[in-house]
Amino acid sequence: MDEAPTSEQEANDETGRRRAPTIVDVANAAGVAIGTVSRFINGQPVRASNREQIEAAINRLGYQRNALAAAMKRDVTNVIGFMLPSLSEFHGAVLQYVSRKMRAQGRAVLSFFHDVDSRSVAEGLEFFAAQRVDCLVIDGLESEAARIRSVVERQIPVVLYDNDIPGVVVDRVYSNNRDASRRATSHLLDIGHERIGIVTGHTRDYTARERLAGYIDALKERDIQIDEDLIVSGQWSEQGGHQAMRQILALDHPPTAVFSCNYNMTVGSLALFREIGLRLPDDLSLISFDDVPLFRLHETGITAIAQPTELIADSIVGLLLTRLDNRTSHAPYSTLLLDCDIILRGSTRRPRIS
Amino acid sequence: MDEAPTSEQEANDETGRRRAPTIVDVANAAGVAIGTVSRFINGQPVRASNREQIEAAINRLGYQRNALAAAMKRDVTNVIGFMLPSLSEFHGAVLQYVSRKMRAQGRAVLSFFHDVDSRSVAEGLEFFAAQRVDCLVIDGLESEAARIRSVVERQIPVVLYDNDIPGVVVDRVYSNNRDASRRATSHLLDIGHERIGIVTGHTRDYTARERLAGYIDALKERDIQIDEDLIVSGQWSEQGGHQAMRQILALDHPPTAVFSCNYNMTVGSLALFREIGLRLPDDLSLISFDDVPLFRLHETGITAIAQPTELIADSIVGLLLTRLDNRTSHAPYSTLLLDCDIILRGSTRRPRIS
DNA sequence: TTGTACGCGTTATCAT
DNA sequence: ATGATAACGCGTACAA
Repeated sequence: MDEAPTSEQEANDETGRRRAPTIVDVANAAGVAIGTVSRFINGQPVRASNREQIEAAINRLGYQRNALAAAMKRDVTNVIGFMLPSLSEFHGAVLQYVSRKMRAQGRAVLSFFHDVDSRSVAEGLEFFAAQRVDCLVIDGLESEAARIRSVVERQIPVVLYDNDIPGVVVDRVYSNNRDASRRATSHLLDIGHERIGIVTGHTRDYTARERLAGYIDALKERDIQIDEDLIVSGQWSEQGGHQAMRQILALDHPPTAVFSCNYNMTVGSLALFREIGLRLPDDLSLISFDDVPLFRLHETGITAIAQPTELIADSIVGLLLTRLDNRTSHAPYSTLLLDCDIILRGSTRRPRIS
Repeated sequence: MDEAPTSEQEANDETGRRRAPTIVDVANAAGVAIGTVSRFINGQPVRASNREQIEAAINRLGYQRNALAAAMKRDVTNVIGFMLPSLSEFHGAVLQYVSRKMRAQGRAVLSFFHDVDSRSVAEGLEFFAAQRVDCLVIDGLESEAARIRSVVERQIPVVLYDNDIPGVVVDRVYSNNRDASRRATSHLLDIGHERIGIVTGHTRDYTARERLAGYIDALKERDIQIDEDLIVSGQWSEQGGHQAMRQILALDHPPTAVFSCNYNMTVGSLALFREIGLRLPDDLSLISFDDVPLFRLHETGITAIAQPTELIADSIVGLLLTRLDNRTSHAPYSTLLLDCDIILRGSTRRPRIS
């Protein structure tokens, strides 16, 4: 069964590294034209006898398609760029879902972690441009609107998620941060709380402003005066949340309940509670944005707002595929607002002294 | 300052999509040769006057380098493939670190989530081959040794991490699972426990076997008989951990301490404890592999083994860069075993009845 | 240092 | 259905 090495043997370059076989090699080995091999590879009909020859040659040579060459020719890479700040529970879930769903479509996801600064976002966009990604998913900085706009001008479909970038004409997928926050705050009001604090994120971020707006909505619905002392920024971070919560608890007239606007800040608050011996929900009611296993397994359980990560991913993929399969269409852009679930657990209870 | 549209204007194809400017366009606009532009882009010296012309032309045309064409020419994509099962806290951290460090080197990471089955691993390797990734990072299945070997034969550097695949000649980076598990178990013995249970992972996985081996090492060091009843698999999963722990607690002569071999299974156990009202550490001591915020903030705190994720990423990157910068060298392959920290918290205490 | 021309592997076009 | 051939954008000898 030994095949005598002929002209079709693998060539070695000067470094001793084997040159990968190409469709030309396959065509020669199979005794057919290059075009026939190309068409076989791309699933177009080929005469049965030729197909056998080609399949045999591919196996014998160990041929593997070069996606780069195909992409260059077709002007389509089947790669989508995904820019995000870090792999939190939320972003990780969305990235993974999007990645899996795209794979099922024969597409791949190239991810880029930006450092939440202008330079690294620019670097990421430049990188994606060089890689000729077909489209982009971005959780970006508002300050980068101009850069995103120049991407859009190049006819590259873009979907924004999580954080908004005003002034760019693209598709958007968000959790309904404002409504979820309103409902969460209303829950606290429903069970009898009247002074409610909030630990917010960076006000530069859309999500932070929306969550704060929802909190204010709920208070206004009941004609409750907004007390600025009860609104403290924790800068999205664990340490910031720790400090913000400390500041809120140190008020002359502290609240009986607090809404913490993300997971990290809640972790900071919980650490503080341990330090000072504050007990949930006896001493304070707490509700947090983002649901994680920690909250379910916490001794009392933390009431939390769960973002619909899989639905977000589905929506992102759906919007992108529509644009990609229909490049010429200028269908109107849409902004999807997806509802969150509020998971009631033990950290929210009616206040002791009402 | 208006530039009259000349031959250098952007061409539109039939779909109305602009063709991206190339170095040829830049060369024409700048009045220099193609080669000069290419050399400028790649940071080689160019006459000052030419450089100005080229920079101006690049800005005017909005030229962006085509990494695909360059990759095809150079046979180097500067993309590394990263194959992993899912985005757990551990894998997410490693992926993010590797990604950032590679970016600093001008390289990118293309990730692929396999479904822990043979078909999807094969699909991933095929995909990476088509994308011509320069090298591969894999947390793989042992069953896929043959496939990995054929990648190695193509001279593509591979680094294995987390889970071993015996019989392939590549670099490896692991936490010292066995020693960490031995030390964790020894800690329980030190504080007076004599009957210690273990909830293990899938025995098909290297990490599961190593962690079990460390547990056995510790018992043997003290001449304690291994009791098979105390060894139960939780299949790595939350539900499996729940069941395994239930089974262990239902023994006629249950242990006073349990070592849970990963995060998910520990979560399952904690859920069970809540259901049945078992209290840590009064009723049972618990130690877990993988340290996460949950364990720090748990009411009693969970003693845990922390894998050195950043060091793992550093090691992976270091090994890959060595191979990539030195393709011809056949330096011996290394297996790095990195020590874990054991973080003592409230879930481990000496047994009540000793 | 600069300009020219060829090749990388693939797809698409056009005749056959 | 197939075969021949021209691109795609870039890097790099080679000659100037």
